[in-house]
Amino acid sequence: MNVLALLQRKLQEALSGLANDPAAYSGMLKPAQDTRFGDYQANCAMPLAKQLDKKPPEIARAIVERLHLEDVLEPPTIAGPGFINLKLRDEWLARQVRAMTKGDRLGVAPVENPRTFVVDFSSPNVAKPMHVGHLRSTIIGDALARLLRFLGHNVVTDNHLGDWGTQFGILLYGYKNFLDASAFAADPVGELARLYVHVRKQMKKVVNAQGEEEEDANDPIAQAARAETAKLHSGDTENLNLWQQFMPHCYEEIERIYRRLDVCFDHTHGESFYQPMLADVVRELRLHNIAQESEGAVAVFFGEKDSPALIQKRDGAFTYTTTDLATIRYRLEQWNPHAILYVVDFRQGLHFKQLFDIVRRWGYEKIELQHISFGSVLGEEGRPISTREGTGALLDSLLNEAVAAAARVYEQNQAEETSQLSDEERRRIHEVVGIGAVKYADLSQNRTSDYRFSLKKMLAMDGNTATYMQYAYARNRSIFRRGNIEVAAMRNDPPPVLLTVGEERSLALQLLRFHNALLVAAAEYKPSAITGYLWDLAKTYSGFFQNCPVLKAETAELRQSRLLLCDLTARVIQRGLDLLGIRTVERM
RNA sequence: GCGCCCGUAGCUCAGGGGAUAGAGCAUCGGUUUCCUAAACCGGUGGUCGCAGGUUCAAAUCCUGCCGGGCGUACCA
Repeated sequence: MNVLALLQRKLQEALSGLANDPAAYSGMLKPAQDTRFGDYQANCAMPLAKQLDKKPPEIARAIVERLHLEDVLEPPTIAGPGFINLKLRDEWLARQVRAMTKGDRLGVAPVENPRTFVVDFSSPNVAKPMHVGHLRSTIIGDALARLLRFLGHNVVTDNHLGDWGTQFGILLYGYKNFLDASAFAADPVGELARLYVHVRKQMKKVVNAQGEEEEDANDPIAQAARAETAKLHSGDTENLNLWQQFMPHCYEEIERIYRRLDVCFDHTHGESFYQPMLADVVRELRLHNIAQESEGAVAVFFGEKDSPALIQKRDGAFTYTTTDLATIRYRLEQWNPHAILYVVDFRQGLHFKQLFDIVRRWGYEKIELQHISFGSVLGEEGRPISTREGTGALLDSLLNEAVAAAARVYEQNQAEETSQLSDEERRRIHEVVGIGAVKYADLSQNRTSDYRFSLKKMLAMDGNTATYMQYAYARNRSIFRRGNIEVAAMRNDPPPVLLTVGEERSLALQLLRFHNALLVAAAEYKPSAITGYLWDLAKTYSGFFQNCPVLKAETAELRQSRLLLCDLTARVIQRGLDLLGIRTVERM
């Protein structure tokens, strides 16, 4: 049940005789900002009164008279300059919450018109170890895919690995010139990482016009690395063999991380997969005069003042624009999606703007292309973390630290509930709590803001964190253990819900908002809408837990009712966290 | 130069036309015969970068300025 949508629909009906464009005003119905005003508020009377040259309270009264929701709402009140304050009837609220227990969708109906989404996320350069910079794309993309799927859409996840670009030229150059063969035999992934960083460091830096350091394109090593890339792309046997030798180790490394993060993909078509299609793309774009030769390269031009996008370099190598174009065509042919979502750092905004522009000119007009951009990862001091240096801030060690921090908190906790657990169970709890903390720290932040990487903040386990939700969940489950409650029976035959005190009512109201929170998160592609909702829910539940005895409730009916509210809360928390890719534990 | 983004409490950030601007952390104080204190309750803390404008109503929209980040032809 989506309460907000119901109220807005009814408001729109009520407005149909009053306003010319009711839809423009029905959106002005929102959850109340202050609970003293009620549960929801409609702010449309003021602008409408202005338009009709009437007094706002008069219009508000007219709206209220036409709003036929007597079974849903208490009589609405009009306050201040013309706010219409709405409060749900307790009986109605109780019935709706009870209805949520049926099935496993928690009142969230699948969308009426399912769409097909391709979600392109994570996409690391596999030539180097995964870095905290890869975290955002990976977990935001995974969360969006989970959410869209739950809402009933068709979702294809595709990890567009960087397995064919310049970074492999660097590896090839490093392998040929600086290889430590015994190190490679012992730890191929580690040696490849070392080579990558080593070669990068050899390259000269120049100071540009803005006085900043940047890489010198004329540096001999940079040129040599580019030449290795070009040879690989043109089918050089030696380079191709080396590449094939490197790849399994690269896969192994990223797979290990994905297993730990509980992230998986339907497809892993890296850049190399599209390599055979690239020459065709360039040929076609030239044929249609979308691309032209320019300064020895092949480029697509935009406005006078805008810089072009290269689809083939002077040395013959293709660029990631070319690969992305081939990828779009492949995805269209393969899955015929309504939309492709690219979960990528905002710094690639221009690339996607150009890419989408080229796709339109190429003739693909219907497909929705979205750059789901997110702020870049900054270091503790606020400067962007360089992914090129390759040192420090490795994803793997971050996860280890998070799990260790969770273990420390756990060991300090003297709770009777957890004192008897086996080592294996404890390790599992540390892992779930630690990884959850890292994921949540990222997901709870507004996607579009820059992300200041703070180990302390990421490992925080109080406040608005996954741990807080997991803890609320674990305490909740403990009630059912201690009471020997059969949840299945209760879910099949839910008892009536009684709202006798404010804490019960607030909890019921918050539970009913789950559906809308998911829709907002999906509409804006913002997982933070889910974390915000869960934080409110868990806080509301904590108030309930504190003040409302469940097993020792005054009457059997009240006990049943509260058990139902508890069970529903646990299920919503668990499902909400699940949509974020975060797990729960039964005790902690 | 041009383009995109950001400036809100000591710190990290929500809110992006609506009532007295919110939260977490930090700080100060209180709560455990009671289903997990990884919890709860309360206090302190704000010229919403600055200046104009639009509006019944601006932190929110528009313009300009100041400060910061990022991008801008052969990295991805």
